[in-house]
Amino acid sequence: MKKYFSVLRECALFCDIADEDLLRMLSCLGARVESFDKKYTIFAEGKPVRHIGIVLSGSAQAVQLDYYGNRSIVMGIGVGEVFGEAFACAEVPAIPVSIVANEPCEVMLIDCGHILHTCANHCSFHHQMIYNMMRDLAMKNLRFHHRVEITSKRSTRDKLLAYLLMFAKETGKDSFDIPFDRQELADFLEVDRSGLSAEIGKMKKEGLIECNKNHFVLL
Amino acid sequence: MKKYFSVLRECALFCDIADEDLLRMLSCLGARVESFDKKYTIFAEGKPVRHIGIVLSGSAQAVQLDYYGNRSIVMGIGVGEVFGEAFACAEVPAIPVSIVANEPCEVMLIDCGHILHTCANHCSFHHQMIYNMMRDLAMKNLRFHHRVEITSKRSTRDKLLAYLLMFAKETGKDSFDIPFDRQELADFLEVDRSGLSAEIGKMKKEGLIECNKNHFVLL
DNA sequence: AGAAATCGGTTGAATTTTCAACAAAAGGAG
DNA sequence: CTCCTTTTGTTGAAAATTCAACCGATTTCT
Repeated sequence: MKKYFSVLRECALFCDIADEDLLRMLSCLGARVESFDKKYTIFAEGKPVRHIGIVLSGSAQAVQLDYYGNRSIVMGIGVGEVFGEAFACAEVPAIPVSIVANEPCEVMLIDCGHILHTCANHCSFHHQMIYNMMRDLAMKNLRFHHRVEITSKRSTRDKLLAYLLMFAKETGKDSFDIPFDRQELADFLEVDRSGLSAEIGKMKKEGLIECNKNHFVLL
Repeated sequence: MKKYFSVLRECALFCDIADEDLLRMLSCLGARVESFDKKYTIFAEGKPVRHIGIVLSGSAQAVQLDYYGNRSIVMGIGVGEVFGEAFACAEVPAIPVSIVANEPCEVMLIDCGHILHTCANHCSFHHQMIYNMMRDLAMKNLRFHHRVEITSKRSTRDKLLAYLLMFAKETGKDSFDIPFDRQELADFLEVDRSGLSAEIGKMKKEGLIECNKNHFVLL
């Protein structure tokens, strides 16, 4: 487990928890690590989840498929980020999205009940973890607000610009790689891929942005 | 304060807290009640918030205004519901939405710090409240997932249907009043009002729904 | 290295949405 | 009750998105 400490230290769920406590905690929590191939569905839409996941390597996505097979990407999930916690904490009988491995990845799985409910050993870290979970959920909420800000824009261009500006603001740079390919970006922005490609082309010509594959520069 | 107990008992934040503790708690938390006129901005976009709000009567909305003045309604906030908690818990320097009174309303305001951090009196309820706050935030997360499911639809009709079906599923009825007028519904679904009116008209003619003002029936 | 699959850009046509403007209906104030 | 404001429905034109199809380029796999 120790090799994952560098990731876990950055994970919101383990904030303010000392290294020396971590190993004991993980054992008490029954944490286990699993590996998934690209495209593997880690949690399936419509099913309940009792576990939360922490991405240790690779990346995943929260994905929704509708009636007609249209995909929408609700959020990207990178190294150190948690997924499934909202569903596990709210104890929903059917989760509204699937969590899909975006590339080969390792995930730490923890039964959420073990986190939230004091165990027989009367471990002392539960309160801290509940507090951390609360902060994590508050941050997730913020991300949804940002997503609404982006997708509420009516035109493809405004959505893309809102997304890129948000990215620039978060990273503090105006040159960055986004974690999506074209189709994924379209499915995140809720627009048509070909229209998105066309719009990116126009914006390049107008000198608004530079773009090469998934590398963008704001001008 | 006692006259608000019937509301507070239903509030997710006070779940599993006994009536006899409530009064003492509210005093310790420094809870105060304020009244706001219709359209009053309770929390303003761009500012930080330290307080959470609980709607005691009336209703409010979380509203975002963009560049061009386009409004989008992020969520409706009814009696017994909490607002601002995500921003206060995440300690953001600038909140991304405004909270606006949708009609005359009474709101209980509580400094979030008083909830999350143990006070000098060593009150025992903080842990329970942090737990409740966590559950509340998890439920809010779910609502965002549902909102994404609705607004990710590409057409006005599909968005409206998704919204109505969601409403029917939550209330368990296929006949209900929605909490929005036409313009508000359009701003929630992220579509044009006139187009929405036209679409509702079509769907009535096709026998898909009945609709009278804000009362809808699914057929 | 070669074949297959994926990805990204382009195009034109069809469909929708948006926009602005107007009129009818409903609701409130005096 | 009447006037004024707000809300809702309608319309037509303009603009944008979607859709399907195609092709070249890149990547992946054997």
